[in-house]
Amino acid sequence: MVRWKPGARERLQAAALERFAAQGFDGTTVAEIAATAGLTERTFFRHFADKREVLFAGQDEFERLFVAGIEEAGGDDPMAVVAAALDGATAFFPDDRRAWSRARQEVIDADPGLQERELLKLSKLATAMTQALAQRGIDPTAAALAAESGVAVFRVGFATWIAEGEERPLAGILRAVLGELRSLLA
Amino acid sequence: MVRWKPGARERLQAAALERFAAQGFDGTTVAEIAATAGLTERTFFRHFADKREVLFAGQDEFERLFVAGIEEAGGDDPMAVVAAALDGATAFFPDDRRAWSRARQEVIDADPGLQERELLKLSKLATAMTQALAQRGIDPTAAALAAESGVAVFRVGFATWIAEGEERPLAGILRAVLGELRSLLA
DNA sequence: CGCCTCGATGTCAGCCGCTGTCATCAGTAG
DNA sequence: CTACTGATGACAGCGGCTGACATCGAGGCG
Repeated sequence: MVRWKPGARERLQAAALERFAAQGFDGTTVAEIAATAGLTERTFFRHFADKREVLFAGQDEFERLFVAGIEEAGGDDPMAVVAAALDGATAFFPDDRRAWSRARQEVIDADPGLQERELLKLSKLATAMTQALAQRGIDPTAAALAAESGVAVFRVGFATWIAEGEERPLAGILRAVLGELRSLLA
Repeated sequence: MVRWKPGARERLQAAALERFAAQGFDGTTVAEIAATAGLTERTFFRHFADKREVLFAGQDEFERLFVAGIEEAGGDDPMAVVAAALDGATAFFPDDRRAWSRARQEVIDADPGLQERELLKLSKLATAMTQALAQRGIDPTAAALAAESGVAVFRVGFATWIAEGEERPLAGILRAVLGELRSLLA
C-alpha cells in the first residue's frame, strides 16, 4: 500500500490549467487547485515556487534545447547560429502539442501577471543565448542583438503557430519569419 | 490650513526608492513606505495599483512619446520610422537623469519581480508601437518585427547609457546600436 | 455667514499568497 | 527490529491587497 498517489506534481499542473481555464487565474485559489489534485496548499508550494510557476515548469528544458542548438551549430555568423538554434528548439513543440499550447496561451493572455512571468522566462532565454553566443567568441553587443532578435522571431512565429486556422509546422513558420526580419533590415 | 500636505504621490515614490535602495524591495513593507511618507498603507494603494508600480509610474508618458514619434515621422520604411521614434523618445532621458536612472535600475536588477514588471512595460510599448506602425499602413508582421527590434535597440542602448563610465548621451548611443543591428542582419 | 457637496485620506475587517516549523508515517537499509 | 528518509499534513503568522464606511478641510452657492 502506497501512502501517496504518485505524480503529485503532474496532477497539480493539470488541475491548475483546468481551473484557470474554467474560472480564470485570479478566480482560482491555490487551496482549490491543491484540493482538486487531492493535496494541500502547502504541498503545492513545495512543488512550485509560486502560483504562476505551475504553468511554466519545463521551460528550463526548453532553454537548454536552445543553448545546445547554439553550441552545436557551425559557422561564425551570429544570426546563422541563432537560426540553427531556432530550428532545433522546434522539437519542443511538435504539432500534436499545438492545441495544448493554445489552451495554455489563452489562460496566459487573459492575465497580466502570467504575461509578466512569460516575459521573464523569454528574457532569461535571451540572456542564456547571449552567453552561449559570447562563449563562441562573438562580440557581446552583437551576441545580445542576435539573441534578442532570435527571441523576437520565436515570439512572432509561435503566436502565428497557435493562431486559429494555422496548420504549418513551427519550424517552417520560424524560417519564414526570420526571412521577413532579414529583408526588413536589409 | 490644509488638511494634508500636497504631493502625496511624489512623496511615496521618493520614500519607496530610498527604502528599496537601503533595505531591498522584499525587505520593505508597503506600510513602511507609507509611514515614511507620512501616510497609511491604504493610501499607498490608492495611488499605485501594487507595490511594484510605485517604481514605474510615468512610463505611460514615455510610451506616448514613442507613439507620437512614430505618428510624426515621414517616410514608408518601417525601420526608418522606428529610428525616428527612438530619437524622439530620448527627450525623456536627459543626461541629468542618468544618475537617478542608474539608482532605479539597480533596485530593479536586484529583484525578479521588478524585472517582470519592467518587461511587461516594454512589451506594452512594443505593442503600442506595432499598432502605431500598422496605422500607417505597414504590414502587421513587419510592424511587429520593427517594433520589437526598436525596443531591443532601446534596451541595449539604455543599458549602455547607464553603464559605469559611459558619458555619451542616449540619442547617440541608440543610433550606434541601431547601426550595429543593421550591419548584423545585412 | 451657513450649508452642502466633493475628494483625499484614515480606519478596520478580511481574503489570499506564501513561509517556517513541527508532526506523521510508508518505505527502505542495516 | 530499529533507525533513517522523504513526501506530505497541520498550523500559525506575515504581508500584499481590497471593500466598506467614516472623517473633515476646501470650495461653491444661497
